[in-house]
Amino acid sequence: MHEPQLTMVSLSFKTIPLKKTNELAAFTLVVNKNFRLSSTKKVPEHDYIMTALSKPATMTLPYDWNGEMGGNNEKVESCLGEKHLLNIFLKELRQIDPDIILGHDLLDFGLEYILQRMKVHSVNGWSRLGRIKRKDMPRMAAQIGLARAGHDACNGRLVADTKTSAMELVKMRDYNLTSLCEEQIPEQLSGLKPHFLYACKNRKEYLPEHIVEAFGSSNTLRMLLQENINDCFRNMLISSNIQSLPLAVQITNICGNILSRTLSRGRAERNAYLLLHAFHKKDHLPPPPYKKKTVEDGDKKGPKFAGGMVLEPKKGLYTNYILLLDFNSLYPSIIQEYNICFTTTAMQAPPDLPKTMEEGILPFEIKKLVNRRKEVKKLIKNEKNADELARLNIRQLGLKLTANSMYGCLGFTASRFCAQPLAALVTAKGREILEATKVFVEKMNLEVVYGDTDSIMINSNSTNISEVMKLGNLVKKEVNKHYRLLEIDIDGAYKSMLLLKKKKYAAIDQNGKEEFKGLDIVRRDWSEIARNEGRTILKLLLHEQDEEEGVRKIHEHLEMIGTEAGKQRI
DNA sequence: CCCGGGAGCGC
DNA sequence: AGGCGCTCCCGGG
Repeated sequence: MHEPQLTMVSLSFKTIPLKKTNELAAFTLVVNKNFRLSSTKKVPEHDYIMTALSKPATMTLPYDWNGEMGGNNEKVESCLGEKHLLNIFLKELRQIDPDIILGHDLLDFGLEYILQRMKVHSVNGWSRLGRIKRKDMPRMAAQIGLARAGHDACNGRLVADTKTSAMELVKMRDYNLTSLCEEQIPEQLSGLKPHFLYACKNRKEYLPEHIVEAFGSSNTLRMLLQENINDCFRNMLISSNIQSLPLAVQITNICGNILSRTLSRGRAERNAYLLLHAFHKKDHLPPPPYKKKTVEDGDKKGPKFAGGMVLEPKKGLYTNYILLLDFNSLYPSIIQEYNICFTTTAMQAPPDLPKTMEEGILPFEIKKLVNRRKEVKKLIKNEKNADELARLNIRQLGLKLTANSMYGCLGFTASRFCAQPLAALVTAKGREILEATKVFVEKMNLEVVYGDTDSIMINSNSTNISEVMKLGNLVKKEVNKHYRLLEIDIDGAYKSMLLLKKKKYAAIDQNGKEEFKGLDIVRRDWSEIARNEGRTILKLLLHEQDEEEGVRKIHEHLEMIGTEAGKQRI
């Protein structure tokens, strides 16, 4: 299908404290008129940059400010005040007429903030933010972060928010722009100058007082504006690195929902669209919305049904190989294996397996997603072209994410297709399967040391990796005999492992890769030194095959730390 | 001392 | 604006 060329603008702005609020002080628009949503290109392109600056109410511009950025950057448009700046912003937007607005934290903050400032100044043309001429501003919530008026005002344009997208697609501690730059901008990218990439990756946070200070001289003001320009490029780099736009296109294509919603709203709505299409296609009425049994059921917080099973860990240090097996896509597979669906299963507690032989709509849809993914994976195997490969990978990911999110939405109270009895049935079968697998493996005279929801860890009592893999394949073959399409697979083998508690362990796998799960050292509520030292000690223990020697080395290291701390070197 | 509840993880 | 399970830690009684 021919894909249209779109106009994208990357937006970044700076504000200055003013009484109890902030006023808009400067903005930059980086414009790309040849943007394609599905493009997997990593190097951002742009046609031109536009920056505008206002004289804040409480400050003066530097006496020698000449509106020049120096170098080959464009001239800065200087405005008399915030209202003037806002009008220039709207004028530019009108000329550019972007299809896509890209930025960081636009959805929960940025757009709402700009709209708020326009309201303060009664800016007439505010509806130019979007593509519909409107008289009344959408009503804003008292609190920014809860409202959607800013986004609403941008009707007709896609809003791509690097914060929102990153929160969905990558696991990070913080999603502020500085952290995103650090973690989501690559070290190197052919086609980009290393020093520019380095500058983008290493963002300096401008606190409000720094912005105020920057207005003190032309040089510092230029630096501030340059950073604002760089923020635009940073968001372009982050966006193309996490591939949020091509993925959103794929997900929208898979679910048949609305693209702007894929970029802004939760997963439940996407799944609802997919299911509504499916029910319609089969000429079947969608199920009535799920009703809670009692009022208290709806109000009480906490779990509404039982989840996965966690096996009691056999705690200790293991220096033989621990075999790691897990079921592929356990919950989507259970839905298919047992034909669990709105159309086949009674909405009751305790839930009961369906008796009908007719395939339900939900398992049918999941099967389609899984099969389509298999097809794409086949294509990936034979594909040589890098661009096409990237495109197929995004497609494969979209299919996987959609299949895997079905269970979660069954349990979600606010979903149109909420069906907690079905979710409860899925997890019940999951617990049953894990328990049965444990019992079965133990009957093979093997020791199960741990397992969580869909995984099982087996003590191989061996230090020979090929023996271990052979054993793994045997277990896999035997377990899989019990199921029609449910499948367990070898996930790896831990060369050594320290198993402390449920969901807390450290290990080194057959390739030397370290895994730390749930321990204090992975938690952000512990100090950096505690995390680092904990890590060092675990590494000493896990890499040293002889336990006594490991313990001796740890004592030695702790002595050293104590001494250094005493000397106040740490 | 026992609780209930939140963080912040794991899956 | 997917789910629950499990430490931990804290404060109230």
